Amino acid sequence: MPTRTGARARTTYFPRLAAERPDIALCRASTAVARAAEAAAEQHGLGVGHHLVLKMLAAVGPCSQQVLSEELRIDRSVMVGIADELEKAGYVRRERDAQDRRAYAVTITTPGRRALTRAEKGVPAFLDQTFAALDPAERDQLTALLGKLLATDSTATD
Amino acid sequence: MPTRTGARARTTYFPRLAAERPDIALCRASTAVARAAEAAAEQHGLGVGHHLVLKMLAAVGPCSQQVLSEELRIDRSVMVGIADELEKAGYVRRERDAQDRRAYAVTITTPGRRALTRAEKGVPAFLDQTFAALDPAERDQLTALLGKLLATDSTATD
DNA sequence: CGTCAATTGTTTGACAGCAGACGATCGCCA
DNA sequence: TGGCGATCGTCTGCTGTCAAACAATTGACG
Repeated sequence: MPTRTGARARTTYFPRLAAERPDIALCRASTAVARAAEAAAEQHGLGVGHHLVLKMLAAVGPCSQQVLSEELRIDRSVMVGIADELEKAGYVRRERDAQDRRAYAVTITTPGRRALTRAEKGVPAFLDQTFAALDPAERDQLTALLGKLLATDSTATD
Repeated sequence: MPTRTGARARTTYFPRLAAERPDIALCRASTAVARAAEAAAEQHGLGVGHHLVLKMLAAVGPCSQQVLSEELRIDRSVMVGIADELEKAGYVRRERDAQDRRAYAVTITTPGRRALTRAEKGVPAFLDQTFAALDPAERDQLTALLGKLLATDSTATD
């Protein structure tokens, strides 16, 4: 026992803490998950934010950056960079909205749809690996609980 | 209804996304929770990290910064600052470990215990408010699920 | 028509977090 | 004894995020 003498009692304090402070557990879990997600996403050349923007555009049609920000819970300032990069990659078009010339109408392009399809392909494997500790029923439970939590989160100030 | 014309159809896309991507739901929920926790914690002059360090010291006795880092999932670099501030506030003592002069033996002081007691007092109210969307049973479910997730997280590389 | 608050997209500055490198120290081994 | 890899605490630089300020535009109201 050269390294790690008895002093390093592997305190195992954390489980106790996690049980007592769901907020801490939530944050710690999310950082690990977020890191894994970003790594998995960038294998396709898209960050998580880019992926989500494409996904939402494909699902609901052209949007302003503002709507994208609010729905995806991504800051407006950050959305600027994401839109810039997506446009530069040719995955979206940015045109001024005719009805409201302040806003852009961000539209997904055909290459964008292809990139989205490619990125989506990796998602199930990533989820299976990241949530391997939970069986399908538990995963559904977690999703439902988080959904409840988010439905009343502080961003819903209106 | 001057503002918010009909064009803002309140897409309500997010719930669908959250149901499909538990990783995103986790991250979004955690940022909201983390912000609230930090705000609540700093009412007592302690950040969340400071609070956790005091809590762990009170629970398991003197520790090295390394052990504190690992158990609390706080980076070593960040722990330096936390320990500095706690020491300056008189809440912990930092002495060199006699057995291993590289490491500190961080010990909580009596003022530190008082500060901890004060900070702990606010926790139940904060949790009740932050997890108001969940009844006690659901809160326990969430805690259990997160515990499972964290037990096998990537930091457990050993 | 002119004014004014509100909204959209953007830029800027501040700040937290992390990776990497460093000196000091430890344990091990020749 | 001396050397060598590993560990602890620290510092530095980078990245990503957020708050605040800004110009352009809109809609409402006098």
